[in-house]
Amino acid sequence: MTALSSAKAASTMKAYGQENEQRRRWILERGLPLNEVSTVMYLAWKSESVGSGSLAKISAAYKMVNNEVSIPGAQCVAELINSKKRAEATTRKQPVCINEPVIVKIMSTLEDDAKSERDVLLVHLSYSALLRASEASNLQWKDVRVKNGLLEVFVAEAKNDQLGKGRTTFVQCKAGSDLDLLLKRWKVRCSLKNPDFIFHNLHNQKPLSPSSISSIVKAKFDAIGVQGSHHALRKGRANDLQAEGFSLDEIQRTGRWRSPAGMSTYLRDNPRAQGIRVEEMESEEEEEGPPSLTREAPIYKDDILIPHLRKCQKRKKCSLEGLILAALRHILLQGIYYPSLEQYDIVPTRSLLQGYEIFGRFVEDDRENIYPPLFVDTESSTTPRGSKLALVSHFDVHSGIVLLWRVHKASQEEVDDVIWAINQKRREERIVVFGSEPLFKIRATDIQGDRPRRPNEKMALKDAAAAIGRNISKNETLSDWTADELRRAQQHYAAMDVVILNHSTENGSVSTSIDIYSTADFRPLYCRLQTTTPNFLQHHLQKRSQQVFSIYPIDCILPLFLLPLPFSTMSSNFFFFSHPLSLSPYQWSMFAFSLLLFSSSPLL
DNA sequence: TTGGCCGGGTTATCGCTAAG
DNA sequence: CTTAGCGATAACCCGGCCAA
Repeated sequence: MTALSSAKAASTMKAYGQENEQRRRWILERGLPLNEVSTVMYLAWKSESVGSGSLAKISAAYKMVNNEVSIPGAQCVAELINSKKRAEATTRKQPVCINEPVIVKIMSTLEDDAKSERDVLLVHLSYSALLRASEASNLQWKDVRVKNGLLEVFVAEAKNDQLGKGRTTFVQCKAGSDLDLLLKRWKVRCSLKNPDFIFHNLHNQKPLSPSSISSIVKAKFDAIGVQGSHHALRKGRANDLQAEGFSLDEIQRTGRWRSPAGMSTYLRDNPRAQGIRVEEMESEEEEEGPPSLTREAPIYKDDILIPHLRKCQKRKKCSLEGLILAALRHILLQGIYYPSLEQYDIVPTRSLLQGYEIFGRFVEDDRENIYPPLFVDTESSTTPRGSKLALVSHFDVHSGIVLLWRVHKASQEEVDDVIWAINQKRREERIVVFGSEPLFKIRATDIQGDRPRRPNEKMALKDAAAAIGRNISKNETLSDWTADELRRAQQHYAAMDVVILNHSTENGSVSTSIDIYSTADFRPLYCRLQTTTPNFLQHHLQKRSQQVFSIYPIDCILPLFLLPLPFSTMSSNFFFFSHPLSLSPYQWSMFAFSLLLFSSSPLL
């Protein structure tokens, strides 16, 4: 019995169990004996309300638990089922197909939110790879990969693959195609949580159940007024493939059917499949022709940005893609974390009082040259009105405190007071800064050296640090120092800026290992840009980049989906320009802006 | 000998409701 | 928004039958 039951799939056991339970209840309710005769009576009664398929299932369920079935009994049941089957021939309805035009329509409903992107991808991928609902449910990120414009979808187990040997379906997926875009976008959206399953619950990372898959797809169809189920996608794709001229064998392999018979129930008669050219028909055909299969990809009219980029490209002698990559590399905030900073107390404060209090505790240096100097650095924010002091970082070696004194909210008088206090703090040029700090000009020692062999250029802090074997990141330089809370990456950045000064003067020890922060650390900071891309660009292109730069901080906001994208996959993403679906107008403007900034920026 | 079809058994989806 | 359960049924496979 157990050996018998384990020979069947769990779903079968469940289904048969339910059938047997119902049969048992029906028989017992009528005071009949639980035997074959009663079962035939039950089947006869049932046959008035249900179809042949259900009868067959009841019969199979009975046979599973009753080894011996009499020959007349079996014949009786067969008669019942067959007569029912014949009767069904006239009423059977044609299965519904969802063809490519519907997919295109659903693509056009794509919106810039997670649910929409997931659901549209679900529809598209189910169609393209002929997925069953359960297969889509089980599909994991590791099962799909794009290679040479071909998407490989590995279906690990399936209804007709109970042993889980796995089959792979290949789908055309050119860079920039709808499917490619959908996949990439969804992948990026997922990358924060990094779930295993492609189609997962929006709240937790659990895979969607097959039932959810169907209801989601059903809802998508309803939204555009189309009747159909998830499985209709499989039918539709099979028929579309046939219409495109694929052979039966090819379609069978694509749809992972084991037998031609399994597949053939899907296929309808189709002129193309019978050797008649679609083109020849089209002149005469009016409504009923097979769906037209060629479709022009929408092209974004980038009349401003692309020519500009091409110019830079020539000037900088790199590929367009390289340019974009470099721009992204420059733009993307990459959180860093210095383990060696753990030994210090990093104290950010927005309160002037607290700032004075901590600052006051720094040891007054009355014995010259015993204590190391006070290391100071500043960060400012750029506003439309110009630059404003936002943060003064101090490093007091003696106490090991890094004070991040945030003054972005303070008035000009209050800021002046703070600067005055700092300037009063240590006598005899014991403030050390890197680069010119006009605010502390009277007192500070600037340790910024010249670049080797270039006497007119100053050395960058990064290079200075590199010279003493330290690797520091300057990625946060242009981030928003007026944010309510400084991100951890910002804190570490600001702290490192002053701590490294100590090491470059005294050769202390700094661990050089750098961990990448979780990208979840990032969040949008500013939202000051216009959403109308063309105007925005046209307007600012006439000015030169420096002005643009001073008006809009570089880290205003980065498109959510660009942030966590690893650079390795970035290279295939430059088609963002040529596809309006790929970015919302706002995101597009942000991305274009970043590029623009980079391409004409003297910074790099 | 082959290929299509049928019967029968197994395993999935559909459509709906109700409840997390 | 998602899932579970339920009754019904579609979809899938395989082996055997039968005609060519």
